[in-house]
Amino acid sequence: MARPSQPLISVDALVTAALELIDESGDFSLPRLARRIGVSQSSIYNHVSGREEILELVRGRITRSMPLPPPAATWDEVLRYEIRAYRDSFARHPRAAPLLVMQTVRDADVIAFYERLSSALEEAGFGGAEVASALAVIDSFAIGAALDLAAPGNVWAVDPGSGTALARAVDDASRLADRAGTAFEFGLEILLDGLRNRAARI
Amino acid sequence: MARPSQPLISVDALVTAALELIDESGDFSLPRLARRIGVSQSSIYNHVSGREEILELVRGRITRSMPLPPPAATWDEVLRYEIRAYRDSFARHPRAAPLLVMQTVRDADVIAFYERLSSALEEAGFGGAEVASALAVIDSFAIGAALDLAAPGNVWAVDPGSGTALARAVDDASRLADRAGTAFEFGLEILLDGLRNRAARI
DNA sequence: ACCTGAACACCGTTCAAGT
DNA sequence: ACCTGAACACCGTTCAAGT
Repeated sequence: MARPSQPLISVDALVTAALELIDESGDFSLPRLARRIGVSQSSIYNHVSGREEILELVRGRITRSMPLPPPAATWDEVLRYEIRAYRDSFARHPRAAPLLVMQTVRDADVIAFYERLSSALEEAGFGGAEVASALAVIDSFAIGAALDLAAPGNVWAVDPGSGTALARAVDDASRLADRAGTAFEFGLEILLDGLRNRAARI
Repeated sequence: MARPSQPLISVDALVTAALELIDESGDFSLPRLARRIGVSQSSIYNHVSGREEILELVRGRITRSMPLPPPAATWDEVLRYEIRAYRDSFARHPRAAPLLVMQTVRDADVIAFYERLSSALEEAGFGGAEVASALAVIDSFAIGAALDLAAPGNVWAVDPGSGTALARAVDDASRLADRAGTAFEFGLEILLDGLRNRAARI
């Protein structure tokens, strides 16, 4: 074929196809991506530096259009709002979360999200290193909540009728309509409560 | 060669070699594993069902010999002790953490760890579904802390001198002797504080 | 029972050749 | 500038053939 007068690939189409593959199968590969767009594998490299950049663009797509907190919100309301919005974004594409863990965040919108968290934490009175610590905790929680959504049906290979505390917990939780959502809201309030307590002691 | 009178491979040696490869390079593959033991790639399947089982055995090896909390400890002391022991185990092999996320926990010792957490949470007065929620939060935090140890030098691609709250936090944290450890202890106390507050309201 | 080598169906990335 | 096909150096798993 050689060069067409109109490009066959756009970065946007690439990201859309990658996200579709991730939603369907939990992963994507360049051969399958190329097949879906109807193009040769190697031509992808004319638009993107490789797999890692595609993943980073997927991160951007997922978190795009996160709503901003209302301007009058207090620092803890800002945190609740932002963390929930972040988690909601990943709830729409849970299987993307595991792929994005351990990759440096480059997407400007996601950086802006962490910047808003940092500002709220400074407003709470936390000093620089504490802001970083709090950020790490929030990040763990947010990533964990996203991973939780993509988790295998049973996180633990535990015997249902074994009468242990873990079996009881797993069993009771399985009867909830939205197990992961319930756990997220429970954890969010605990986290905010702990942060408020700590801020009050500064 | 065919079958030797003494087996060339033991599961223990397999796990040791896999963990060495992970510590050195952040990952392992069956070809490299076989090369390290001096054996053919396919013979590994005589001892183990595949890559996933090896990873689960690595999880067991890492968390083996986690110390038990003192018998007289209160429920929150138990949680602090256990979560710290879990995190310390992964601190010795940080690069293993990303590989174990999203894989069902089958190792009996790790199941026992979560059982001890569940018991402590029941003792605190939490009901079944709440125990599961608290467990999910603790799990997120513990996994996040382990991932944090393996994280790339910069989690966020942020401009150092940009004067933003995020840049300040990253900068201040980079001056700490043990950034990840500081964040872990900060988060652990916040988490326990939040759980205590919640338990008191039951 | 336990090893080997060959085979299979995958990966991500590079590069010369085309227009 | 943008596409193609071939090539390279990897993966995990299976299986017939050996002793």
